[in-house]
Amino acid sequence: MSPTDAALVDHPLLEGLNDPQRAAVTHAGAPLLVVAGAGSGKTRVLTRRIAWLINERKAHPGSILAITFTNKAAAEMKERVQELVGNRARIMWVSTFHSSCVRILRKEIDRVGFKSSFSIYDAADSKRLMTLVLRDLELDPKRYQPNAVLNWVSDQKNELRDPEDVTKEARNSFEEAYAKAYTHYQRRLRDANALDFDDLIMTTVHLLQAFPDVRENYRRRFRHVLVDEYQDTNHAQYSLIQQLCGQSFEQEDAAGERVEPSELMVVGDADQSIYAFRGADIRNILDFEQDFPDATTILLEQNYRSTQTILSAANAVIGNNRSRKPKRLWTDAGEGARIVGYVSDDEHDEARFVSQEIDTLVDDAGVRPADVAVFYRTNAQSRVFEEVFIRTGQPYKVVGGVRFYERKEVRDALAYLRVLVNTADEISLRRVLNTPKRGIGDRAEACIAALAERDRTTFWEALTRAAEAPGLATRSLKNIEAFVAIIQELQSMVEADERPDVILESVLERSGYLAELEASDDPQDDTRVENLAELVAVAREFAEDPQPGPSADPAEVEAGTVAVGLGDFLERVALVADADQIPDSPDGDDSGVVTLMTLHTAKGLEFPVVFLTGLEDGVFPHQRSLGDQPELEEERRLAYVGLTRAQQRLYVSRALVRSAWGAPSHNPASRFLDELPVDLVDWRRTAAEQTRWGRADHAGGSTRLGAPTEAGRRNFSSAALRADAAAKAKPAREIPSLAPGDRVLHDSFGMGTVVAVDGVAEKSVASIDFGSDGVKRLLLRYAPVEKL
DNA sequence: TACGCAATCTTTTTT
DNA sequence: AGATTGCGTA
Repeated sequence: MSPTDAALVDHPLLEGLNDPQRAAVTHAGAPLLVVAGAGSGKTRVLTRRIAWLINERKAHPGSILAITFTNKAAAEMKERVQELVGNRARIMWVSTFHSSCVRILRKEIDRVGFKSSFSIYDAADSKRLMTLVLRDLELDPKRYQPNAVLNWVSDQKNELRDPEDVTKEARNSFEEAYAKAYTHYQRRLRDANALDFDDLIMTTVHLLQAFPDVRENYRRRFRHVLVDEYQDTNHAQYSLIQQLCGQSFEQEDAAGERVEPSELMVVGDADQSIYAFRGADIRNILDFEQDFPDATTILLEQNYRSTQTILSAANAVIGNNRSRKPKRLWTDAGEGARIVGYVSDDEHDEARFVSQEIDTLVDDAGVRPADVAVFYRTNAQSRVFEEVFIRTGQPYKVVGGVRFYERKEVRDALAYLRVLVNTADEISLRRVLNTPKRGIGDRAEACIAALAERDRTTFWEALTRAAEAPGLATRSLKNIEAFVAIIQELQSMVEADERPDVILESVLERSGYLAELEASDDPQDDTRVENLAELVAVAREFAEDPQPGPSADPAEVEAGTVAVGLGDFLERVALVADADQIPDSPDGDDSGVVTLMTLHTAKGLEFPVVFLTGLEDGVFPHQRSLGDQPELEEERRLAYVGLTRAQQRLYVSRALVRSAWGAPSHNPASRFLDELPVDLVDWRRTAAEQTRWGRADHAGGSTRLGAPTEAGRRNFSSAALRADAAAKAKPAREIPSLAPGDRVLHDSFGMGTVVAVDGVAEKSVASIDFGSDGVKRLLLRYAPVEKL
């Protein structure tokens, strides 16, 4: 089927597509890789292709599996396909990897010894569990920190290595300890009838591998598999796709019959791979043609999003990555405005600039606040922007960060609900046992844990038989019995299939949680009450408007009997992503809201106006990447993602001084700024024009670089500026090699002692204690320090 | 058992 | 700087 075929040119599903896009939509047969540059219309290609499969190739909608990165993207794709082919598209599976796996697991997981009501543990639950495990194993908490072990465990799971594999391969006592922790962690997850995020994928793959009949069932069902953001898949996800499609596997079904491989299309852009840190393997996309020998590749290089100026900037930056296939985006949209650059005194000044610029754009350029996004490298950087926006009354929305579902009170409430569905969930159970305070202390908890251990039962079982626990105080026993009674009473509501919102309200009421908050005079607790009210509202909306969830059973959707039980609600809540909360309908109520988010969250989005902030070496690229080429390249891809989000206007900014960990640090310009072609950037303010400040008012006291007052903005001479000048005057200035304990002399801070040194060569950063001036983090390349 | 203070760590990025 | 955790005391 040639894309230039005259009969096809007029086909409505191909209308407005360029040649490669058409080829991708109509391609049939061999596995297809679509290399889709930023803004090249890949979502359009995906939706049109699905519609094409259904309308033209008569594929049954139920035979289509499309994997996206977020639930929001999934919902949008589904909606768009529905617009094209009508309601029967409803029964397609369009969801994230995690949601798809949950959907499969809820049906099949009993085969591997879990109950279908399993809990899904998020990062915080996992951390708590791992802390318990490490304590049980009596591992030195200094050397074995829960997060470090968990990261390692996550890596193993992403590589599909189970505890046995890892134990066998352990080469030293360190790895043995990790393997042991992994083993125990998995055992306790199983005891709790719980899976963590990575388990969702790994367990599904193992299940498909171990049970051919299950595998064949899904393989026969999904005749078309489409994967978006393929560059961000990890090994486990890669295996899942292979299991589901039967591609590149010489496998036979249970009856010895060959099942035709499903049609596979993956869409991705290696330049936008930004998740290597969580196991994404860029080789999945680079080696696609080798993995699938008869694969076809289609390149989409025409960009429909940005101005040529923005694209040229992005191309220039990404061009500095060495391990990369050449690709150049182009557009016929015209040059557009120049990029605006700004060097600020500090992060407050930077935020003020952004805020003022938004005002100007809104007043003079017909821009709506909703057209504007502010990006930063780390979540913590959102704070200053929030402060300024609150002060100026600019409505904003922070996407991600301290998420709603991570608030303590919300987690407490959800923990109650999880216990009701799955009493084996020990982490949740112990969380709520004495929340609110009901006189069940550590002592009592330990007695119950011992009883559970002794009788090899669950913690919950032990609680119900607390009378048998040795050494338990009568008072504690009474309190425990009261707690058990409340839980059982609430459980009967679940059994009676009460609505999630009704159950939640009862939980808050009967547990005394709400009463405790309302009695408190801590003003923070008022917001907590509001957040809980919000959670009840979410539950109510869920119960009343049964939109099929990401893992709802399509058959039920079709029958109009979408499940809205408590378990379904919990699942929906467990799998929401940051990006799912991005304000949609910018034409509606949200039109006045500026969006703030990390660069990672920004992937896949676009905005007419983008502010890329914190462009400083050590911030972006992040400190931890500075000494490492592959990591630095990932940071550069992140920069590329950020730049290519902008449609019309792009701003880049940095701060000369930024406070981190309470101490101010001077950061040099991000190398990514140097990589922007000079003629594309209109510098509104440069380092040379900076306000000068110095040590004049610092005598004796501790230094606070807050927002300088107008008066205070004069007659200072910046240590940073002088350092910069010094670096320029003598670029080959020797970098002092320092070690913790060394005494140094700093031009303005005086004598200090080196506390720590990070990074190598010209990237090395020293933390130096200057006594009353505090501990400073200084980039040795610039800092005027002398070793004594 | 509960509360208050000090020590400690935090900051990559996320499903 | 801010939050969380651990310790000691009431």
